[in-house]
Amino acid sequence: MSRVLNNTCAVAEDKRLRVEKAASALGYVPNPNARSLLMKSTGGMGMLLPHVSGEFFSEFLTGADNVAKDNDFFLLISASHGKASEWRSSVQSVYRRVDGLIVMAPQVTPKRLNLSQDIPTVFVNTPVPERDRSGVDVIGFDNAGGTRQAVEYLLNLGHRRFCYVAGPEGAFDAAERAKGFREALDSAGIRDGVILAGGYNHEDGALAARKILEMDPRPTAVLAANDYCALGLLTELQGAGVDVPGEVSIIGFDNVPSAAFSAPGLTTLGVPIREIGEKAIERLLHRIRRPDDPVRLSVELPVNLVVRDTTAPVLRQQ
Amino acid sequence: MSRVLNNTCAVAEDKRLRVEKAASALGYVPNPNARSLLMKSTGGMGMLLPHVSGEFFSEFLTGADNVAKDNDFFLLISASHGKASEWRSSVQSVYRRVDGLIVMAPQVTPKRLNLSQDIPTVFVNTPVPERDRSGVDVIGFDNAGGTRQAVEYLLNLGHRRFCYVAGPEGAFDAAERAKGFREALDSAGIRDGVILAGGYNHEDGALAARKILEMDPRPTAVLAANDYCALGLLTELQGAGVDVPGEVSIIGFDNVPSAAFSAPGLTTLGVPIREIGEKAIERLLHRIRRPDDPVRLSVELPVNLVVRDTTAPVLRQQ
DNA sequence: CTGAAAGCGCTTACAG
DNA sequence: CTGAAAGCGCTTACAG
Repeated sequence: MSRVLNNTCAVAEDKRLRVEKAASALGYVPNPNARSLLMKSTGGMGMLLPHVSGEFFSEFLTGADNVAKDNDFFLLISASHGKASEWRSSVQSVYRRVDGLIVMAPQVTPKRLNLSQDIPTVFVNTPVPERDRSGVDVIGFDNAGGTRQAVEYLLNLGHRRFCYVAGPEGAFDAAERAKGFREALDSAGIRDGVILAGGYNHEDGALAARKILEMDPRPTAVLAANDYCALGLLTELQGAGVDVPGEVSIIGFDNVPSAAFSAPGLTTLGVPIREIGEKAIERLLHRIRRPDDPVRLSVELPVNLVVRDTTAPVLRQQ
Repeated sequence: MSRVLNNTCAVAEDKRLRVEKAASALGYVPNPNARSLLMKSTGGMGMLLPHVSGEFFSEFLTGADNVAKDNDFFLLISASHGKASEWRSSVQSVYRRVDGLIVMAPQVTPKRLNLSQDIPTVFVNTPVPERDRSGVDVIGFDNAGGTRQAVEYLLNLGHRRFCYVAGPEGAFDAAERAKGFREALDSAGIRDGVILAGGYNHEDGALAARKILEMDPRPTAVLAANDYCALGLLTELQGAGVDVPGEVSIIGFDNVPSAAFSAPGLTTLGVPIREIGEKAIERLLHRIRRPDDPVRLSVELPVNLVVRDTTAPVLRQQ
């Protein structure tokens, strides 16, 4: 019976038919647990994410799910919420249930990253320390370079008074983006760039906007740690009667779908989120299928400025 | 060894310690497949969704993941993309891997809904035919009533020329929302309400906006099938120089997080998405833990109008 | 309190 | 081409 259902070796035609008929009549589906126990493979991949809210993750998941489904893999998703304690239990809970792991953990400190080496793992947007890279694939994108690019663009538009609304504390990607901001200003010889506490949600941007409204002189260019933050900022500023981009230019980060549909459209740094989801799964698939391929991936994807309508030249500089 | 790790019966203290020490030294984690094979339970729940993109799903997943994690259940997620063919394979692929199923399938035709009755299932926002309801929990929300409410609100503001931008073809929730629109206009004796083809994404709203711009006379009130559609509509209309809400009022559906941060803020129908995710998992948990409880849930959650700034009274009626 | 055995549902050599 | 057996890693009665 196993032989006909799995098409694993020659079976007499009449028996094959009888088995097939019986199977479909009973609605027989092989128990995947029994199968994995024997075959040492589960047909699943685990995704360990800091959380699952917002368009960044839904895009990432969409890309991942598409490729996984095409290859008949299921996705086991676990949000660690960034806490190191939950992190460990998340890893453990998926351990033998999947054939490989996608890990996105921007908030986990490198030394805590003690995964068992015996399961293929691809890290996405995670700070993987050099000594842990040997057995592992790493996909990142150029966080610092992105912000640097945005600052340079604004400098060319004549901006000189900059403000940066930072991402959440402890997230490595947020830190890199802030670093890019500082570096770019430094090279331009600008010493009074302001960095404000922020976060990755609309509310964080709105809060920062209040502070910006009180600043005197006000910055003419504001960069935000991500798009949601930029969008919250934009709305709050507009609500206070500020003209964007007339008085203030704004640039976000990620190029989330909503960014194209704000009014005005948000200028932002484009990260190919969905493609990253696809690539991560494709890579993991390869690792699972060819466990002895010694090659490891370590890429940093470029980030590209997407110019829309929240940015404009500074005409008169006070 | 099994006895000490599972704390299943009394064991001599010295042996217990020796086992525990060895287990942690080796980093031993029991194989969940072997365990489920025997125990007939997996510690997982499956989520069958039409897709995973956008804030509606990310909110739903966030609610679900929170409760699942708190109860040490893992989530197996599968997006069927609405196609009936993929639907069947999705159901089958999770079949024995999880202890219960959350199913959201607004696009699946009722007759196709042939789930095996032997796994606890809670349906969310899915048209479950009466005869299939016996073994199953159903959580819905008042799609038609929501739109009706919105139309009545606009009528009170003096609007008489209405337009509805519909959701995707074949989705029952979209159909219900459109029905609410028609019903409300009928009761008000308004016969010239326009229904435009649309969808659940920004782009669909933007496309519909083009058509609205060509209409003469133009509607003063536009309802959209969901928030993304409304937001796309809003932006496109604004881009064409239309004053919202000065010339046109807009109402969305869902009250997705972004809706509060458009400019102007989107008036919409509030669906407690995250709470629905939590409730669905809680209910499934109950079903899994008490398999012989004969009670079945069948609720329709209310939808509440959230008034923000895309709606205003009609001052002069042509 | 604790060995040894049976069995969960499958697949895969092993003999015919 | 096809039975019958072994074994994947666990848990749980069953005897002591």
